[in-house]
Order: sequence, then structure tokens, then C-alpha cells
Amino acid sequence: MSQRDPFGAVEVESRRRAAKPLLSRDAIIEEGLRQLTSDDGAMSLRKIAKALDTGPASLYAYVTDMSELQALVLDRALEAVEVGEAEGSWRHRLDELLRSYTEVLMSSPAVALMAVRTTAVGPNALRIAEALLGLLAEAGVDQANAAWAIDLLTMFATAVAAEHAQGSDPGAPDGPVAQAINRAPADEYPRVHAARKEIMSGTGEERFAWSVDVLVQGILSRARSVATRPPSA
Amino acid sequence: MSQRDPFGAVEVESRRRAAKPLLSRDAIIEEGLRQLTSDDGAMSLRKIAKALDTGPASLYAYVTDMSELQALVLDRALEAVEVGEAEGSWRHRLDELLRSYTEVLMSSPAVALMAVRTTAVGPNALRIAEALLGLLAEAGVDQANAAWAIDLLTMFATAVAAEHAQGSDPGAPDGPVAQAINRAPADEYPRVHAARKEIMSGTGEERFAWSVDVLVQGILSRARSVATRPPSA
DNA sequence: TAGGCTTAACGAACCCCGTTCGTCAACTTG
DNA sequence: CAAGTTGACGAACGGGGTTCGTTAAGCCTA
Repeated sequence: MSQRDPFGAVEVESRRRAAKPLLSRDAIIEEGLRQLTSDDGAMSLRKIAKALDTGPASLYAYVTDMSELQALVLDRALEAVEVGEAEGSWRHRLDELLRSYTEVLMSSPAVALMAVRTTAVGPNALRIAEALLGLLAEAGVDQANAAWAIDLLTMFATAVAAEHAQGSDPGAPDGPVAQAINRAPADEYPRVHAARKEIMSGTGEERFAWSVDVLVQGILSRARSVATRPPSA
Repeated sequence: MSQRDPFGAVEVESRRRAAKPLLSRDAIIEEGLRQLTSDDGAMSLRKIAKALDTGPASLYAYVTDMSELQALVLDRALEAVEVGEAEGSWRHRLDELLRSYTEVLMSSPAVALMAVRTTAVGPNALRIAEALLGLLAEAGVDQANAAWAIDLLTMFATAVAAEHAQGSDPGAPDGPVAQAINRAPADEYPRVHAARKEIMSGTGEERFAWSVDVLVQGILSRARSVATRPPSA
């Protein structure tokens, strides 16, 4: 009677936990990034936990907070930014760097939005800043102006990605922006009305190149005009 | 027996609904903005409904979606942007306009984040665009370049506000940015290390003025260089 | 080898969120 | 007065982040 059939129990029903690979910060970050760049593009603690075959609470051993996790995932995403062993002039390489940065952020809408929300402060952010400083130095920009310029340049790239994230490019003939512009009454907004074609003209590519050019020229002119008297610093 | 004491019932307990002010899109938007700019700075459908003394479902008669509500609230917030009957040169008035725009967005972190998430396409966004076009025209910028410039300028203002929203200004001696910069090893990130003082130098005010100057100079130089051959358009 | 401590992980719960559905009271209209 | 329309409602669904108390596993020591 106390003899039990060894084949009776389908599963051992061991009270001992199944042998699973240990959780790790890295696995969590990896899975988080995977979710962000996946189809639905939404990352959540619960989904990460489920993917790692555990409960939501377990993650808090490796990550203090959702915001911390986001910062970590963002920096991981920035790993893909190519900081350029590329050939060519500093101007060309700067273009490539900014383009790569923007492209990575645009790889998923969620990543782009995270980049605006959480300022990247990880090894990869430093790597990018280092490269930018190098390029600006090559361009003859003094250190004080270059230091401020990297903030402006990365901010620009982030903003472009974020704007692209919600499909609100001007230039999309049917987007909400286009509708708003076209609906603008000529008598109330004469200049907007007059310039409506130009406002929506150009591909994202062209507008990006134009903007980078504006920024570079602005930085250069500013740098030169203060060459003998650097800003506060 | 059927005579009932008129003072017996404390409350009438009428099956008729209490006379309440009708809900309206406007009241909803107003309350939403109030919540965003309030202390905790978080707006939610449920809280709006509760504040208006109704259930969450009722709001859907006036608003199709959460994202639509956000767009409406954002434009309402932009009402506070002063588009300038100010005196002075176009340059000065442009500065004032951008400053006002940024200040409004910074009035609450949540507003700033909403501005990055949702592109503003309402009457106030048009009003601001109209003013910017006027100022740029006064500056001698051709219509095609001005059209692209307003996108860049508003994008910049939005990004500044968003960066400020999460308290990640460089220049805060104890912020996460400062910590990351200071922790950057000199051998791995020599340029960042060398420029660490400059990276964190300056007040928000100074950096803002510097950035606007960069943008304006860039736009002007670009506009002049293509004066005889406007970009695609 | 037995006991106790530390670490890793877990399940359940709490409260918030946006959204949908079926329903009902009040008003409007015939 | 009856029927239809409108505005509002309560309840529920599925999902989210976070906290708490508990338990199992591994390890060190007596």
C-alpha cells in the first residue's frame, strides 16, 4: 500500500526547483532590447520575466527600477552605433556617425522614445561623445565649443529619431501634419499657407542632411567667432 | 399612511440623475492640463473622470483616444506661448519666442515629454509656425529654407525641454551625467576626460543662448549659400 | 554529517492604467 | 403619451510596475 508505482507519477513533482540558468542583469537587458526591437515594440517587466521563465518580482534582484532598466537597455542599444573607422574628411565621418546614431534609434519607435526620456549615460554614450569630440577637434573647433556641441548634436539626432518614431514626418502626404498644414486657413495663417508646399517638401534624407549642415555651419561660425575668447568655460 | 414625512428622508434618493454640468471636450482638456501641471504631473483618463465626477467610460464620448486627448492637451498647453508683440530686432524676438516656447514646455516634465511623443498639430502650433516664418522672413531667409528651419527650431526647443524634464542637465554637479563624465577613465576616453569641465560648464541659460545662436547662424549661412539655388522645394 | 545562514527566486497581491460593453435615465420628437 | 435618441454610467478585461512574505538551494561551519 505504501509501495508506490515508480511510473505512476507522470512528473517527479520535485520540491526541488528545476535547474535553470541563473538570471543575470545581462540576460534581462538582452531580452528587454529584444522586445523593444520586436514587432509590437513594447517592453515590460512582466514580459521579460515570462520570457526568462520566472516571475516579475525576480527581476528586482538585478535591477532597482524600471527607469534603471530602461537606461541600461538604451545603452545596450547604442552598442550598434558605428563610431567610424570610416575613411574621408571629418565632415563626411561626422555625417556617418550622426546617421548611424539616428538609424539605431530609429530601429524601433520604442527605442527612440526611450532615448528622449532617458539620457544615455553608459559606456556607449561615452564612446559616441569621444568620437564626436575627436571629429570636432579635427574640424578645428576649440574644446569649449566642442563640448557644448556634442550635446546639441546628440540632442538633434535623438529628436529626429523621436519625430520619426510616431510617423509624423512632414513630407508624408497624408500624415496629421500634412492635414493640419493644408487645413490652415490662408487668411489666418498666411505665411504657413504660402509655404505649405515647402514645409512638406523633401525626403527625410534630404531634410536630415540639411539640418546637419545647418548645425555644422553654425558650430563652425560660432567656434571661429569666439576663437580668441572662448565662452565662459 | 401614504402620508410621508418630508423631513424623514435625509436625502431625496431620487432616481433622477443629479443635475451636473454637462461634460465637454473643453472641460476634459482643461482638467487634463491641470493634472499635468499639478504636483505629481501625471494625467490619466481615470483621474480626469473622477475629477469631473463621472466614470472613465464617459470621456470616450468626447475623445476617441488617449493619444487624441494628449494632442489636444498639448495644444492647449501651447496657448501660453507668447508669440511676441515684443519690440526689438527679429533676432531678439526669435530668442524670446523660442524661450517662451521652451519655458511653457518645461512648466511640467509631463508636458515636455508629451511634446516629444506627440507632434503638436493644432491652432497654437500653427500660430507658432506662423510667427517663426514671419521672423525668418524678416531675417532674409528664403521661404524654402525657412520652412525647413521651423521644424528644426521647434524640434530643438522641444528636445531642450525634454532633456530638462528628467533633471539631466549637464551642469548639475551631482546629476547622473556629471557622474558618468567624471567616472570616465582618462585612458579610454581621453577627449571626454580632458573636456569634462567644459562639458558640464555653463548654466542652462547660457547653453540655450549658445545653441540658438548656432542654429540661427547655421540657418543664415545655409540660406545665403543657396540663395540663388533653393533646395529642391 | 547535521545544522544554520545566505542567496536566489517565487507566488500572490496591491493599485493604477486604457479601453470596451451593455445598460439606463433623461430629453426630444412625433 | 409612446418611441427614439443622446449622454452618462458601472462593471469588467487585460495589462502594467512594484512590494511583501515565503521558500528552496547552495554553502560554510561545527
